Amino acid sequence: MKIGEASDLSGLPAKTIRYYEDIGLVQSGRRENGYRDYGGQEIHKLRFIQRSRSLGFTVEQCRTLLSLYDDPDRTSADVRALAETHLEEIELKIRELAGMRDTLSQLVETCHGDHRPDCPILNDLAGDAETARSSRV
Amino acid sequence: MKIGEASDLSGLPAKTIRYYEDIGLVQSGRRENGYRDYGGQEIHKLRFIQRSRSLGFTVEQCRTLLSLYDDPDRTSADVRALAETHLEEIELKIRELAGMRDTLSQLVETCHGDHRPDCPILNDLAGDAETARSSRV
DNA sequence: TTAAACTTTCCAGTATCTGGAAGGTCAAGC
DNA sequence: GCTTGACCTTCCAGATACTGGAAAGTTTAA
Repeated sequence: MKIGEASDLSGLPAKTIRYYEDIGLVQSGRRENGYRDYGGQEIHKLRFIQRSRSLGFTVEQCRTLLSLYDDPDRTSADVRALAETHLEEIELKIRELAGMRDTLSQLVETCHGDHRPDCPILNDLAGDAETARSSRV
Repeated sequence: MKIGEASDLSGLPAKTIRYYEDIGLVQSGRRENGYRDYGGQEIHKLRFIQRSRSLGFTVEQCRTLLSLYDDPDRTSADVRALAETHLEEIELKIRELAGMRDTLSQLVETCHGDHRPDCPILNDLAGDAETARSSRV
């Protein structure tokens, strides 16, 4: 099948599929006219990558996951270690974002959001903790 | 003061300060020898940006925040709107990451992580929902 | 025959720095 | 006076993961 159908079946834009080929992630055959040609194997790989990416694995991690998948001598410990590392990164990221969210939502709450220029958000950003705090009362 | 001290006082790497100058975010004076020269105003701006970036605002949002800060005719509504937009983006990102975390932690839990190749994580990525599910019991 | 819908390659741009090379400046110590 | 080391300068390239667009070739349908 051509790249358009591969795109439909994998859920990946054609551009992205070509990009994955460029970086050596998923090869494809070629027809006589130069068009890429995909079969079940490739679609399976593409879907595997799509799913992995949707779970936040980096492209390089996808490469590793694919090679583990293809390796009959892999151990589930290897796979699990990779997933755990990634999970920890996600949890770290969530904590960082939650910190931002908490601070920001406090600031947004204390800001009147009216026509006047006085703004605790700007005061906080400016490091004017005192002004920011007093506005917060 | 020179860029090294500006870096210490602002918490930004010298490289980053130069970058911010490149993109027209914070200008600096120059000494006769060509070295950048910073005063209290610039340090204040750099700290403002550092704080804004630490709350996840993009560099372009920082540019807007700075111009609002410098504008005596701003309204707190404008600032608040920007912060709210950003807050919503953060909350969206958190929800996305939380979804990944939930799926991943389930997968990690069901994986034995031993020397054997059978792995529910890979089964899930491969779209083999049945195998993945049965391993999950 | 013609037009639409595909496909190809290649180049550039996004966001936010970061690393490194090659070289200039300055202050301290011998 | 000279060297050494810590600064500073500019400029170029790379990281991540695509995405947009141009120019051109191919196929399909009307």
